[in-house]
Amino acid sequence: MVGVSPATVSRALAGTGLVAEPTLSRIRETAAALDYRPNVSARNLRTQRSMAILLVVRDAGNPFYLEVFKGVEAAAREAGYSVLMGNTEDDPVRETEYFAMLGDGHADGMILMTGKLPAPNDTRATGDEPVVVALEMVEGSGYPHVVIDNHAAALSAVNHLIELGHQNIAHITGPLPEPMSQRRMEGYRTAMKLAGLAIREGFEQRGDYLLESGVQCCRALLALPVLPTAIFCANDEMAFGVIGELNRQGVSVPDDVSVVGFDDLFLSAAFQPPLTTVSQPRADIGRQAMTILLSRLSGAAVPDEPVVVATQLKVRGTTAPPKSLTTQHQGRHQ
Amino acid sequence: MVGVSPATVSRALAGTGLVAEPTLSRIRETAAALDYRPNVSARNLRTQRSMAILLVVRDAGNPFYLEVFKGVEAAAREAGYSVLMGNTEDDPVRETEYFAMLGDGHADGMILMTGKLPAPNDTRATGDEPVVVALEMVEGSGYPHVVIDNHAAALSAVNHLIELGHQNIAHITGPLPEPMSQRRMEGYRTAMKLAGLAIREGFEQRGDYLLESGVQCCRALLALPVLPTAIFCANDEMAFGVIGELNRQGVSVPDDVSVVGFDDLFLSAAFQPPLTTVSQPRADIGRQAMTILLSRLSGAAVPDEPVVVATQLKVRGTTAPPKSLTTQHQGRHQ
DNA sequence: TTGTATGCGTTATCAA
DNA sequence: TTGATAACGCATACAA
Repeated sequence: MVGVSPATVSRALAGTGLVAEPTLSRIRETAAALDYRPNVSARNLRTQRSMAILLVVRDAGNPFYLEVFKGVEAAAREAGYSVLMGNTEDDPVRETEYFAMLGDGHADGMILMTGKLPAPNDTRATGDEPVVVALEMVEGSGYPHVVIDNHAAALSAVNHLIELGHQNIAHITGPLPEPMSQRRMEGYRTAMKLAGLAIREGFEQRGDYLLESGVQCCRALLALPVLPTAIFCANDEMAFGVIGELNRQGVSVPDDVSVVGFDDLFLSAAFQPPLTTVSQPRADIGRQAMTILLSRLSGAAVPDEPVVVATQLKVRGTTAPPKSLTTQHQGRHQ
Repeated sequence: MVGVSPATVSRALAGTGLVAEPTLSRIRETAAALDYRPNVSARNLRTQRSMAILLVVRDAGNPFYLEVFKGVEAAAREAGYSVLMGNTEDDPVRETEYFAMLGDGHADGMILMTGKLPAPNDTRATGDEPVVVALEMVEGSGYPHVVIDNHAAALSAVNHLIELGHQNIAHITGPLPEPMSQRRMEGYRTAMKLAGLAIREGFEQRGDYLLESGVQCCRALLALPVLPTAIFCANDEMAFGVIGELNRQGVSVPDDVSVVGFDDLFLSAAFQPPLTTVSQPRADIGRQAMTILLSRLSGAAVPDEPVVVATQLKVRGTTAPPKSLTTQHQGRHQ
């Protein structure tokens, strides 16, 4: 040592302000010189905290989660936490595993972005763990939620199409038992109903958020007796599938058919034409979730109502008035 | 307890095979019943390992790294490791921070995907830390590397354009002091040289891997006296910028100008038209890096030559023969 | 095959 | 303002 007790060193380096000036700087200097850093495991054992949080997502390969991660990571860093990323691949076993990591000291808290809890039979989830759910809904769980208003967002997207003059508007849903897909579909239905528009047979196609299902649903739509002039997709990825298929079939976007997505993925604006879509403030969502988790960890109160963050409809190049309208319009003027 | 010493429990749960059968299952059962899990911090302190590795990337917002993460995570999980993701934002301070996390027990090893080491003056990097570098090159560092052959990949991309009949081929580079950008540029130059083609003034534009620089470089290219009929971009993101700008200027891809990218991003194949690009096996790269790191951690030998993983040119919709050729061709037949 | 005892490197309590 | 001391929960060397 430098002639001082370990306790004093600990206090000095922790910045408790309980160490007098001559010693303080001397300790700091020699710590820097020796490149000394307190051992994390020992500290964790002593303090009973790991200063790490777990971000559990459905599919780590989906860029969607990246921006959320960035928000989480930024807020975590500021508070001295590291972020462990967990990937469930929609596997309940994995979910249980990650949940268990809360109990064994791996992490102090968790941000859940999967819609499920571990199987109820062997669940460790009593509802009072330091868990925050982001974007998904774990019904009746008692955890704080950070959400977007999927219903309102879908409604505004469809309204945009209606305002452009579309009447035959189709919808490609997400996987359907899920609340998120359900809400978006209900938003679509509400918008149609409020506008007095009928949803024709086959205009609701069931997708699964993946590109290929966009392609399939688009084919089904094109086989219908009455074709839609606009398609609202429950996410961007399926919208890309739809647009690709439309192009292959010689249908022009947005001249023949308008397409709206949901998510505003990385590069969705760079698409040709740029995709009209609902943008979610993903980094904000991550940051909010982390902030709530931090309050929870510090023993403060957490909101018992879901925190709703605002979405924004980005009107870009894949939506236009329907052809019938533009034709009529041109007709009148010529 | 269940009438047995802590040591026996430890041995039983660790699966050392040193516990007799009647006791073994009894311990396991009661552990399961009590939902007991060994405390991670205590184990880490005792074993002097954290069973965590650190994946440090340049920009966690870039989907490019996601697939690498998946590969790393998969290999890590199999070996019982967790993955901590670090985000440097190209900030040397952060890089030093993450490097320090190796020393303080936060992580046992690190996979570096940034091209730099911490500033040499206060570096902890002596060259024998458990570090594996992936895709980037840290020259003279002594760390094992997992790389792709950027030179050969760029060469094959440009050769593809040459085989299509292009002669005026431009290149948009990455940020230029960096080895990766350098190699790709050299691949471009080699291909041109081998084909006896001249690189015209202004045909090498300097980008920075971001979308906007693709747009800017494209404008510069369009202002040239002789226009290129093909553009090889050092990554997909810039290629998207280029294609967008070409479209805005009324230049058709691939009819007027062919574009080739590099990376094969998520959804690059879903682009309209689908992007011709160099595909890197990102998950494999992550897995390889992690595998090497695991050998290193277990004391085994690591390759002292860079491990090269193969890339693949994905020929899709943004490349075609140059207009002059197709016109001549049509001319002959008409 | 099992139990006993020690120490991993901190932080926190208490006393000085 | 600082020092001595105990304890965090486990894994292991050694003894039984």
